Amino acid sequence: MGYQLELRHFHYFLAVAEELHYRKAAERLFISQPGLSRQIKQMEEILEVELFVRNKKKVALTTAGEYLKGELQFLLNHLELTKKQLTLVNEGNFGEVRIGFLGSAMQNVIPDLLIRLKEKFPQIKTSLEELSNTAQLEAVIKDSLDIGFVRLARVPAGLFIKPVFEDTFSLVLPKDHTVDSVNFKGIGQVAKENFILFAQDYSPLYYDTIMSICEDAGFTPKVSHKSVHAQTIFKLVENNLGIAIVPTSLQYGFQMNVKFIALSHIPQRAVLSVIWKEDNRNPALRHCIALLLNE
Amino acid sequence: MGYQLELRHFHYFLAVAEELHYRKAAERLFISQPGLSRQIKQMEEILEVELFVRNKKKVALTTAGEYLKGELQFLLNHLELTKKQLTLVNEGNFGEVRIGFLGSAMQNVIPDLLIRLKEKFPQIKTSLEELSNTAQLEAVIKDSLDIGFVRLARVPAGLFIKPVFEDTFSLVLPKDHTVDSVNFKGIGQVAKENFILFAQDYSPLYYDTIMSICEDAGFTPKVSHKSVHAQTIFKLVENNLGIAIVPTSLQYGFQMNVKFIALSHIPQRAVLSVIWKEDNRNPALRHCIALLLNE
DNA sequence: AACAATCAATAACTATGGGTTATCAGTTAG
DNA sequence: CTAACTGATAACCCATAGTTATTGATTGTT
Repeated sequence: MGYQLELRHFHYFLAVAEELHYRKAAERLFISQPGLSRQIKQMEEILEVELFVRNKKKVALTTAGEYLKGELQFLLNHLELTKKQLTLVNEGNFGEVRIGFLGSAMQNVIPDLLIRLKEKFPQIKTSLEELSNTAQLEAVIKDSLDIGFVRLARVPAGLFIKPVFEDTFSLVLPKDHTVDSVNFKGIGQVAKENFILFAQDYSPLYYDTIMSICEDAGFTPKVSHKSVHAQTIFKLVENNLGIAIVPTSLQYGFQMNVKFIALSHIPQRAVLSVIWKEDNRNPALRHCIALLLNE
Repeated sequence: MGYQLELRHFHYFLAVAEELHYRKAAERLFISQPGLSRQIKQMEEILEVELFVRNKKKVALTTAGEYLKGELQFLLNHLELTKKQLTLVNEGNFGEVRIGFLGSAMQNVIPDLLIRLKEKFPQIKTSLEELSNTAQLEAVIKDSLDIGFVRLARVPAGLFIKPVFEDTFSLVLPKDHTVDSVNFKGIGQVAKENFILFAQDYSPLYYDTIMSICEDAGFTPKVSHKSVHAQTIFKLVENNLGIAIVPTSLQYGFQMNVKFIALSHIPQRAVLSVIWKEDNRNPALRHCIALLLNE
C-alpha cells in the first residue's frame, strides 16, 4: 500500500513504453525482467491507472500510458537540463543552449550565431547536434533540444518558428556539362536529365519546392537518386549520374568537382528557420533567440 | 557512490529549503532528523554541489540551492498536475484547470466562465480558490494555479495578462446619508467624509485608482479603515463608520443595507484581468483562455 | 497434434540502504 | 557555568528492490 512514486519508476516505465518489451527493457536498464515487472505493476497500483495492456503476448500502452509517457519524457529531460544548469550556476556560469541543425545550416547561420553568442554571453555554453527536420521537431517538443534549425513551412501548436536565412537555389551540374553560366537560359534546358534530390521524408519542404520549380518551368523531373547528405549528391553529380538543385550556400564548405549555376531569377527560396518551444524554461534560450531575431 | 537521485530527495530538499531548519523540516516530513541530514548530504554528493551553508547555527541556501529550489518546485508541481490529469485521461476526460480569483470576480466573470466551460468542454474539470492578488501571482508562477483573476496593472515577465471585465466604480453610502442619486453632483460632495478602502497590499492597483479619483476631484481622502473583505466594508458603511468606493458589481451578491451611486461619469474603471503563464503545459488551459478572450 | 521457443507473471530468497535511536560536538542565552 | 538549542555521527534494524528459479500462456514449426 503505502508506497511512493520514485524517479526509478519513471525510468523503468519509459524503458518499457519505448521498447514495448519487458525483457529488452530490463536488459537496457541492467536489471532482471521479474524485477521490472514488479516495479511497473507497483507503479500502476500507486497511480491507480492501467498503463499497459498485455494480453495475447503483446505489450501496448493504454491512452493514459501514452499521455504519461509524453509527460515523463518532458519531466526527465527537464530534470537533466536542471542538473547541468545547476553545476553551471554553481561555477558562477549561467546556462547551456542545446542546438539541433541541418547540415546546411553549418555554412552560415550556426557559426555566425556561435560567434555572436560568445561575444555577448560568454557564460552561455552550447551543445550541437546534426539532426533531420523531424528528429529536431520531436526533440524540441520533448525538451531534449532548446532550438532547432530546420526547413519546414509550419510546426505544431506550442512551437514557434521564425525564418533566419533565405538562400537562392542553384543548379548543380558536372564540370563537363554542355550548359554553363554563359549559355544558361532556364532550367527547361535540363528537363530531360536525371535529378538527384534530398530525400522527401528528410525534408518535405525542400522536396516540394524543387517540384514547384520544375512545374513552373513546365516539366516534371525524373528523379533517379535520393540522399540525405549533400556530399553524396555532389559525388553523384560529379560522376555524371544526374544533376541536382540545392540551396546555393552549399557550394561552400565541400570539396567537389561540379559547377553551380545560381537560379536567382526564379521566385522560390530555400528558407532556413529556427524553431523553439513556447514553454521552454531555459533562460539562456531567450538570449539566444533574441540574438537570432533582432540585430 | 553509485547512488541515484530520487523524488524523495526532492521532497526532503524542499522541506529544508523552505523551513531552513532541519528538525522542523524532519517533523514536517514525519521522519527523524538524522535521516534527513544524511539524505541531504547524499544529495549534495550525487549532484556534486553544495546546496546549504550551515556554519554558526544557521542554515542558508547557496546560490545553486536557490536555483534548484525554484526548479524543483516547478517539477513537483508539474508532476502533481500530471498525476491528476492522468486519472482524468484514464476516465476518458481530459483535464483540469486550477483557477484562483478575487472575491469580486465571483459576481460575473467566474460563473460565466464555468457555465460556458461546461457547455463547450464538459470534460474539463475546475478547481476554484479565492486568493489575494499577490498569492495568485506566486501560485501561477509556481505552477500550482493555472489562471488567476486579479486587479493588477502589470505582471512579471513570463506571465500573460489580459483584461476580461471592466466595471465602473460606485460610491457606497449609508442608507440615511444626505447625498443620494438625485442630488449627487460629484464626489467633491463627500470630500470631508471618512473613507473605508480595500487594504493597499491586498490590491495596490485598486488603492491607487481610488486615490486618483479623489485627486481628480481635488481632495485627498481621509482613510479611516481598511479591509480585505467587501462584506466588512459594507457593514462598516452601514454603521456610519465611513463611506467607500468599490467596483459597482459588488452591489450584487451581498445582503446589505447601504446605497450605491454609480460613478459612471469619471474615467477610472475597475479592471479585472486574467493572468496565466506563458510556459504552462496544461492543455485544458488553452481552451479556457480561448473561451475567456474570444467570447 | 506435438514440440520447441519465447513471452510476462509468480514465488522464494538475499542484501542494499533508508530510517531508526542514542549520542556527540558546537553555538547561544541566561 | 549550565541549560537548551542546533546539526552531524555511529550503530543498529528491517523494509523492499533486485535476484534466481519456475510456471503458465501463447505462438510458430514440423
